[in-house]
Amino acid sequence: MKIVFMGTPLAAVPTLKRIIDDGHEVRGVWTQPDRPSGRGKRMTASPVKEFALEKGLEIFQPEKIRTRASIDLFRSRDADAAVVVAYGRILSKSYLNVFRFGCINVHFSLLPEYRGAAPVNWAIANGETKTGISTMNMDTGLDTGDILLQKETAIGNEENAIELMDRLAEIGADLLSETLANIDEIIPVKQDHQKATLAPILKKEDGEIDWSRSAKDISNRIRGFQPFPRSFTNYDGQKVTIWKGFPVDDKESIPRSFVSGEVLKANGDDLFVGCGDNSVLGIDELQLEGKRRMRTRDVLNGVKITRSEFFGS
RNA sequence: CGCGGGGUGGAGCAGCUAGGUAGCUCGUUGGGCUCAUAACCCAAAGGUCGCAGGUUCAAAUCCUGCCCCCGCAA
Repeated sequence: MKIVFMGTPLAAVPTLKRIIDDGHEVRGVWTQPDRPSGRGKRMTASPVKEFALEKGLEIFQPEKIRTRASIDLFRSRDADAAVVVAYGRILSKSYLNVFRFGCINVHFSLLPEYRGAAPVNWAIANGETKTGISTMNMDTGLDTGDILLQKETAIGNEENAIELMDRLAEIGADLLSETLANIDEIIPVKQDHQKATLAPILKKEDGEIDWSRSAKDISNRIRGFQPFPRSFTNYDGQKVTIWKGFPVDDKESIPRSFVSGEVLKANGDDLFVGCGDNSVLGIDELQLEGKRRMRTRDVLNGVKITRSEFFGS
């Protein structure tokens, strides 16, 4: 088939690669314009662009997508279908029916659950034990199109969003491959809109740890909010990112009553913080401002975090 | 030239402002204590103080250039 590919982040790359490997003809790659990014604000190309360059594909990075010129450009590629994986732009109606098979989206959840920009993060943050990939025919709504194929996968107990994203990217590539191969036979199924849930894009503020939540909840968010916005809190006037934590079951060495955010133990490998619901979060890995990420023991060797100090607030 | 923090034995840090014997908390190795221990006690090994140059009788510490890591902002 002749395919126009639209995608931006690393998670979209495996699908593009698979399209090429399957022998489809890529009639152009749409990706977000280069942006000044990182320390020093250098112009940075998206992962999809880097990959497309390697493969010598034609790249298009329109700043505005709803213009006549952009739409004409899209139309001129004369493809059979557009494959969209985390492109980062809403495609207006005028894009959807240009090609014979329309726009096929690879979405990182089992629709209609977790519609939106951050399905992987929210699935983990909410403590889900499974998620998956859906391919669908895009319509004008937000991830509301008719479903083509779906594939489920279990979420590991300690799996974080970065790891899950990697896995889903591969599963998504497979599922898209299967979808294209059987596009003529697949019967699109309408979503049950009653069961829809939303996974809105994450903002910096979402990462601020609310210590009145339960330890289980907080540890899920720690796993889910990676690589962005991460889970962070305040300690002694500086920002501390928590990379890995767990609900503490054995509370023997811990005071019977405590306040949310209170440091209950800071010794050896143990850094325990009081949370809501009388639960306790154990921190395995954290990162202080200006420092690299490290294990609790290493932090405690150099920084004197002591019992009854506070995290947050 | 976006703003800022940092590179010191294997790990995490102090020391740098007012240059002059390399310190702390761990880890490692050996010994001791103990029914036993990841606990406790004693001892030992281990450092080109990011790299290069400069100032000085003397530089981890002052000056210059470079490399690397991290936070903010995007």
